[in-house]
This record gives sequence, C-alpha cells and structure tokens, in this order.
Amino acid sequence: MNLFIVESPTKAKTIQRYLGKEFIVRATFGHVKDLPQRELGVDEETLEAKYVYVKGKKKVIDSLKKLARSAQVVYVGTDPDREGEAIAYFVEQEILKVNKNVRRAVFYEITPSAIRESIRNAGELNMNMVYSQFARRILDRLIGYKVSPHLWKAFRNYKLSAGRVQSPALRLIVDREREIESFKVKKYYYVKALLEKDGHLFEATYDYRYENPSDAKLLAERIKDGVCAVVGVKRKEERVPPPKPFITSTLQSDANAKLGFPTEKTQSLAQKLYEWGVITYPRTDSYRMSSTKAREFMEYIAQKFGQEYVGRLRKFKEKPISQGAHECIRPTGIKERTLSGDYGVLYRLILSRTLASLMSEMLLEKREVDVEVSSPKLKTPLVLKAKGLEVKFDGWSRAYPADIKEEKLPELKEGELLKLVKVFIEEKKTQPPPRYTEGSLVRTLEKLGIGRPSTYATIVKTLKQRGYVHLYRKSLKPTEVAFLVVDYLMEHFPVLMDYSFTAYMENSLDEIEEGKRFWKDVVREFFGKVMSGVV
DNA sequence: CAGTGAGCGAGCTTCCGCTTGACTT
Repeated sequence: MNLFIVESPTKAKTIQRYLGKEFIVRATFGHVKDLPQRELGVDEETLEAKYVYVKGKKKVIDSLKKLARSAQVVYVGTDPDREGEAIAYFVEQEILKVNKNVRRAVFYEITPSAIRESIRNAGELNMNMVYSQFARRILDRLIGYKVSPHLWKAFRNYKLSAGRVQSPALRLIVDREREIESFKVKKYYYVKALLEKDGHLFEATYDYRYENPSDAKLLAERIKDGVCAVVGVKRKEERVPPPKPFITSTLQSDANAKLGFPTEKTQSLAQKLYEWGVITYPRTDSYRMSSTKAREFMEYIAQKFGQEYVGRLRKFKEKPISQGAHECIRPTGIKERTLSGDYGVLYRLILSRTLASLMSEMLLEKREVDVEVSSPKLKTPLVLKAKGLEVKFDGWSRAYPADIKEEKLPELKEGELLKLVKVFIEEKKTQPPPRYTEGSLVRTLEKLGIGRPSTYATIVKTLKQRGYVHLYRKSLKPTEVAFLVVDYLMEHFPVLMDYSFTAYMENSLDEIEEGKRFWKDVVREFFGKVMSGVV
C-alpha cells in the first residue's frame, strides 16, 4: 500500500479512482503549518520563524501520519507552485517522523497518465522554491504586523490594518474617488441631422465638439434648410475574436457585472460546483484548456449551432507566475445539467463563456457615410458623418453576450439626395471615471499582479471589514478613514503603497527559486525598503 | 487641595495564501 497526498479532497477522490487499490489518496486541505496568529512569530534579527499547526490541521496530520506508518512509499503530490512546494515541505517534515520513504510527485494535469508519470519520476523537494515561499510568507507577516500598529497609534483605532496587498488595493479605490471628486463636468454639444431615405430614418453628425451651445445653434440654423447629398461611402469589415475562457479574476468580474453577484458569492457558488464535479478548479490564472475537452465542446458547438460556428482552441500567453496544474474555469463535460437557482445561473455563464471561447469570430461591417449639406447660408458645403455598424455573422456571440451595439443605416450610394427631416443639437457631458466595482477592482489587481486567485474575494472582504470601503450602488466607496489611512501610509510608507512593489518583490522571489539569492537577504532588503520610509 | 505628569501594566489588534467543512442563523 502507498500513500498519495494532495491539497484538495476533490482532487483526492479523482486521483483515487485513477490509482486504484494500491494507493490511498488523501488531502491536506491546504496549508498545514503557518506562523502563529497572535504573535509576530519571526525573530527580526535572525529571521528565525516559528511555525505552528494551522487550526484544525493537527488532526489531518495525525491521520496522514497514521496511514504513512504502514505505507510502502509516501508521495506528496501538492500543487507544483511555490505554495504547494511549501505545503509539501511541511507535510514531509511530519511524515519523515514515521516513514523515511517520502517522495515529491509533480504533475501538471489530472489525467491517469500524468499521475502515473509523476509517480515514476517522483523525487526530491525543490528547496529553493520552499525558500522563496518562506521569504514571501515572512515578508508579508513582517510588513503586516509591523506597519498595522502604526495605524492603531495614529488613529486610535484598533481595527485598522495595512499589508502588501490590501494597502495598494485601498489606494486604488481612494485615488479613484479623488479623481471623481475633483472632476469638473463639462457640457459639450454636437450638431446632428435626422435624415431620411425611402422612409428609413438615420442620424448624421457634424464632427466638431462645441463647447458653446450658441455656436452650435448658429451652425444648426445655417444648415437647417440645406440640401443633403451622399458624397462618400466607406465600408470596412471587422472581425471580433472570441473571448478567452474564464479564469478566477474574469469570472468574478463578469459574474459581478452581468449577474450582480458579489465576488464572495461567486467564489462560494463556484467552489460547490467544483466539489460536485461540475466545473474545473475555480482558483486559477491559467487560460489553458485540455485539447480533448476542447474537441468535445467543439463537437457540441457544431451540433447545436452549426459547423460554421466552430472556432479553434487558442493558446494564450500565460503569466510567468501561473505555473500551476490548473486549467481555465470550464464545465467538466457537456452533459445537460439541471442546477437550481444561482448555481444554475453561474453554471450557464461558465458554460456559455467556455463555448464562446471555442467559437468562430464575429464579423462586423462598419460603414462611414459622408453627407454633404449645401445651403446659401454656408460659404462652403459642410460634411456630416453617419456611422453604421452591422453584424454580418454573429459567431461566438450566439453563445455569449457581446458588448456591441448595432447602428443600422439604409443602403446609400454616392450622389444620392437625402431628405433633411430636422437639424438638432445633442447635449453631452464629460463623464468622471467610474468607481471600482468588486469585479473591476479584482481585474485591476490581477493586472498589477497584486494578490492571487485564492485571495481576490477575501481582499474585498477585508477592506469592508476594516471599515475602509462599503458598497454604494454596486460600487466600492471609500470611507473617511480610508482617505486618512491612505494619506498616512503614502507619507510614512511610500514603498508599500507603490503599485509595482509586488512585482519587484516577485522578481526577487524568482531569483530565490533559481538559486541566485539567499531568501533571508531578500526579506531584509524588501522589509528594509518598506520600513525606511518611517519618519 | 486640586490639578498635572511620570511610570507601570493590561488589553486592544494586525499580514497573505492554500484549502473546506463545521459551525450558527
């Protein structure tokens, strides 16, 4: 009998099926050891750290040890990334007390052959990767636990907190709010004509932005009795590629925008769908899709929509950090599912996005028509522009809503005369930038490399819990405290507030993984940088 | 005698990232 250990119990069940009776497959349920919560747990001089059992994990480890005692070989098959390697390290430390025959198994997809392969090639832990996790973890602890007390003192508010992720996130929200506050709304005006051809009405616009309504009125007055003729027709075809399949950030963002789900709700629904075996792993930053599954979906597309709707499986550039075993978020199969309520709603969003990602391009026809107005009141004729946008082939938008608005124009030929129904002025206002929604914040964080798929939802939650933000008309509005805290941190800890801090740090963590740097040096360098701003 | 200041000790509380059940409402 052999023991095979993974992180997730759902994965454990699947792998158990693949490996059969010779193996017992069990899960760690994530991290098993971590720094203690109530104290710093790190010696600031030596960077010696104290690791304790994560709440409830003593039991897990004990039962793994019990199974390990009577196992031939113990394989630690946690995720092939920085955090997974650290989990493997702590699990191995414990297992070694009862069984010396421990090996690290690494696999990048969950298929019978990949798992068998990982067992054949099982070897040693990658200690450099473990060290880079130590650096990441300890830096986050030092920053969080050393900076937060400054806020307690400064504001006599013991709920406040600061951190590598939450503080730049809060800055995004506060910066945006300031932009909105200082935004001056300006009105501007367009002169437009309503034209008619064979009973079809359409609009044409004079392409000049008037600051002053009386100037616009003046022009409108001059052309209102004019004669209109088509002087130019430009046609352009445009192809709109299908969207990428979902990853955590885009799922949260789209579910927020299209279904109105808060990020936390989306994550918990998706987690359940995953546990039921309905969708793939819901915490991922990879767009990868198994080619076997893609083929299965494409057959379904052909059958449901027709062959002309079938696109192709594309490869997308992955972020260097996304090295995990996980695919994109997609249904595990195309069996008809009857899922009730919000589970069904979210599932159908995921299904349709997955299908769309494998479908053909949308084909648009854009038309730009120049309409010349001549009038005795004008020195030279004036050209108005009418813009048309028509969907020639709907492609992927059959499955997933596209953000495209059609503008139909009648058939128009050069030289044709048009009836001028009326001339009018359209008043517009400059728009302040929008507040972040939960979804757009998550997408921005992802783009900046701040936070991880497993934490996006909790980042939003933390900001709310600390009293930094609240939901106002589905957007994140910062509180008075948030402004004060951001200003304080900008003044005293500017490095922490730099949006690229995480990226710089990530770079050095990579160097630890490559064996180029000693992890403690990296911790000292970055912690030093953060704290050096203190007055 | 009332108000002030120094000194001491208790108690407040925090990070990010990996995973779900075990709770309560």
